[in-house]
Amino acid sequence: MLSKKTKYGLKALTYLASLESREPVQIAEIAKHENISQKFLESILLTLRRNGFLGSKKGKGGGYYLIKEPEDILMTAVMRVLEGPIAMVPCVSLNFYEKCADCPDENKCSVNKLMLQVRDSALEVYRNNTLADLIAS
Amino acid sequence: MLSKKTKYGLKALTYLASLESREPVQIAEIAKHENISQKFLESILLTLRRNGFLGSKKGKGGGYYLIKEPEDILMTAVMRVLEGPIAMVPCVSLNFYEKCADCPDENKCSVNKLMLQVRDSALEVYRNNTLADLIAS
DNA sequence: CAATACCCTATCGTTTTTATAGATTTTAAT
DNA sequence: ATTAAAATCTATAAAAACGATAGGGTATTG
Repeated sequence: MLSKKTKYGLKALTYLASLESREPVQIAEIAKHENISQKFLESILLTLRRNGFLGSKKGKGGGYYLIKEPEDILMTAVMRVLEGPIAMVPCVSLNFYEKCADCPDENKCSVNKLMLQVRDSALEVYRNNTLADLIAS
Repeated sequence: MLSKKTKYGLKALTYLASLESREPVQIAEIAKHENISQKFLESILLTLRRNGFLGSKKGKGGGYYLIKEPEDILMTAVMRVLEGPIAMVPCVSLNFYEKCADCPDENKCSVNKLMLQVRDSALEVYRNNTLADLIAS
């Protein structure tokens, strides 16, 4: 299951990207427009800022804004930051690899063999989608 | 993340398929060979039996055995029974569809658009793999 | 009778989600 | 320059859902 954190983060990014201006947008406005709990969204936007997707401006007239062009924001990066590893099992993860404790030989493991294919197919999707692609109706 | 239920279920099925005979195999033997907690495996084998993948024989000399040929066991079916929906979001699920409460229009939803592609790519992998494919070294 | 599968329930731990409270920074207005 | 409002940031933790495990009883077969 996709976590709500990821779902809300994607929606927030999409909303910001859909606006013509790159002026700061208040959290309250994003939360209201996308039907998200404001406080929860607050922490999500923070991690997106910390990971270089968003900039923020404090004080009156402040808010969050995209720091890169939607065309340059790859879903692989967004998903890894919000959802974590793309692989369903650590033993097939590129960025978060871990050996299975129970498995004596990965090359002979049926789970490994299947999940490797699933990872590759998911990666191809994420690599072929930028934030801009998700907006185009 | 792949649940351990699914992981163990797949390993158990693989082990049974790898044996030449289709005689009943005791839970204890499967658990030991695959490093799985016997009690946990018990409940997993039960759901595999209830869903038509395994047969069981009670009493002395009893155990579980494959009810179909490995070539006829599709990963789509196995994954749906063990892991649940293949889609990461209910609004793109074929077998477990549910409308999002917060989303006014699915066709304009960026999450929907992305997860639809992910679902299709995963489905293609599962449709192209039978239990027999996972055994072939 | 003994071995084994089946079934029901309770518990523990982790993750996810939401909620609360307050501190800090920045801006705009006076 | 000062003040007050607006907004971000930080920290904590309660609530809920889920995963994994364990215990013990019942039924069936050889």
